Amino acid sequence: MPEGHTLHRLALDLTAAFGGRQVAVGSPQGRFEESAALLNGSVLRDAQAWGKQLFIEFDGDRFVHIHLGLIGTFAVHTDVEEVPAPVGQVRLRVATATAYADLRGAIICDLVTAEQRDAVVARSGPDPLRDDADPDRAWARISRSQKPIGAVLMDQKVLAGVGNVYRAELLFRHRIHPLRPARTLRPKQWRAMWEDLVELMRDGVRLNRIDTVRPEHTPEAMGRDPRVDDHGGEVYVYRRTGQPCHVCQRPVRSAVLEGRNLFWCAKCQPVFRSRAAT
DNA sequence: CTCACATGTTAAG
DNA sequence: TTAACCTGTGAGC
Repeated sequence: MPEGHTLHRLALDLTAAFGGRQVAVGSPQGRFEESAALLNGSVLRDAQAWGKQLFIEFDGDRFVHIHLGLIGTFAVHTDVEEVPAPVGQVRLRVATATAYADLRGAIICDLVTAEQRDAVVARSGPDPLRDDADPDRAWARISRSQKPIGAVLMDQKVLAGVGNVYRAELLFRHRIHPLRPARTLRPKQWRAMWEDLVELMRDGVRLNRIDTVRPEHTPEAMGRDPRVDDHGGEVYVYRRTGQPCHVCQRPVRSAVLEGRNLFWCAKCQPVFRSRAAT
């Protein structure tokens, strides 16, 4: 489930399990073997996330840069009696006597310098999960973009950490059609969206899942079957094509934009018309 | 069981 | 535009 909240949660879990400790580092699968050998037995300082990028810092200003991509997983196991033999394609394993973490299927796993880490961070837009993030930096791009807001929200150079689920849900919560030109948004709208994202994504880190349905629209509040959709009723439109909108009951629509699926409600998220045209 | 598809991104063609 | 990453889930047989 790799949107920004997943990486921030991983950073916290990795730091809690291994921070300040000497760790064994290996690459059972082999593709990270040389770097793993250099790190093996070093002290792991901590782990940090910027958007969907994860960096694990080791002694000597050395960082492992990880990006999970679409199918990557990084499973942290703590308080184990014994560290088990790795199963399957484990690209990276970090372990102590009582904890281990296995990385599989990641698109990036590289040993990098502080400068290389900084360069990746510099390329990223503001991350709603970082306290020092500046939403005005994102607004500068959004307010000048000719592209649909649905495309701009997914651009990691504009905004770091938002993926397809947060995109779909944020636009629904703010009643904005995903194909509306980004530059037609008003500053106040963007401010509200940013504040909402900060809250939603913090919840995402805490719960390790994405929950976006407001209390007034929960199955209980709306008097509908709580098991209507396979996400347990926690999202409004993501992957709910054809199912009734939780607010207006009209079927959820979907389309492909820049190779990714869009989901929206045609009634709750009307197509934008400029004032000049009306 | 096999198959398609997915919360993502880069590099090759 | 396509392949790669090669996991994990759910649908269908």
